[in-house]
Amino acid sequence: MATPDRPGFALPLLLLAGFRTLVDDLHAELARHGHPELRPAHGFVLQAVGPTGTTASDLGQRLGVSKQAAGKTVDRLVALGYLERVDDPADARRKLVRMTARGHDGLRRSAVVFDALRDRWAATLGADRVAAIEDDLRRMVPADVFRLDVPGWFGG
Amino acid sequence: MATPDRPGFALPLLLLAGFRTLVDDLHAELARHGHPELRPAHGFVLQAVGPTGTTASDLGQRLGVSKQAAGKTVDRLVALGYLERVDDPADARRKLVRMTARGHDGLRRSAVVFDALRDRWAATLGADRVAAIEDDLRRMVPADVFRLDVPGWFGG
DNA sequence: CGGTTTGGTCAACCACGTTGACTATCTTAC
DNA sequence: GTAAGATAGTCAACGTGGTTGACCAAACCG
Repeated sequence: MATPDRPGFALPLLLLAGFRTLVDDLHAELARHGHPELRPAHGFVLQAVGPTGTTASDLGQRLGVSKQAAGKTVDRLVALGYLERVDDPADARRKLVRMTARGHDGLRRSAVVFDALRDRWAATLGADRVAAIEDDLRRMVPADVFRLDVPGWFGG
Repeated sequence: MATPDRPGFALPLLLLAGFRTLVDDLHAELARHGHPELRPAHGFVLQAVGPTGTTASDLGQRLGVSKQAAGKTVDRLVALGYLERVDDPADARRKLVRMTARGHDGLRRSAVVFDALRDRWAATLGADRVAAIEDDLRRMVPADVFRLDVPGWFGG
């Protein structure tokens, strides 16, 4: 039961604060290693693009936003040098979105930092507690909120 | 240790997904009970205004945003009928921001729904696991990310 | 009284999202 | 083989939630 000393609103607040803490730490670290312009949303996009590349429409579907929104975000990441657009020789309508070398570097560094941050949490809380949080959250979030099996999540 | 089957990036993703799940459920429920226009950010603002009211500048400090941003959000909530601005008789510069009856209703319902959602999590995961998640997150988030002791957090 | 701090607002801008409209291309069906 | 429909991308207008800088009026303080 939620009680006055365990009010229900604290749970979402703490989940958000935990997320923000990890992401803020990530970007502080990325800024120190050559990626000061990378914003939180960009990591998700780079992950969703993946090592093989994709299209703006597909990207929108993976991220759960419109193709226009995905296209605009790609524009920004192209301007920053993380992505590039190339014509699809098999379909003149499509423009493949691919990661540049810089994009790969950012993604690889993000993965390294996230692993290190998780290790830090495990050192403080215990590896079992961190794993328990992950398992519990996986049980409570519906599958469609975030697909973790998107191609590219494990690539770097 | 973060491993290939426990990659570090999953933790922030799951924390965010957990937050979004709770907040999406809250707003689906609020929409069904007379508050369809209430957006996720609005709950935070109403909480920060609190039962006694405050000013735009103070609101900005509590929420960690500029006074201009706080002022604009207050504008929207005034337009929606959740807040009202009244002159401070003791200081002609200040304009007190206060909750309307509708604002109080929205905040009260939010608290009820969040309590119910937390109960649902406790029913699935066990009350001890939910409490453990809260305690663990409290240990990992720096105090300045979110102040939970802001006046009004427990008011309805 | 004059200088500084504080509260609020206006304006311009940015990031990120939306919907609607439109073109170009590919696919399908007849 | 062509007409009809689906799909990829873009443009424009707009909403929301943030930022800085400038500015005025009121309050505070030496």
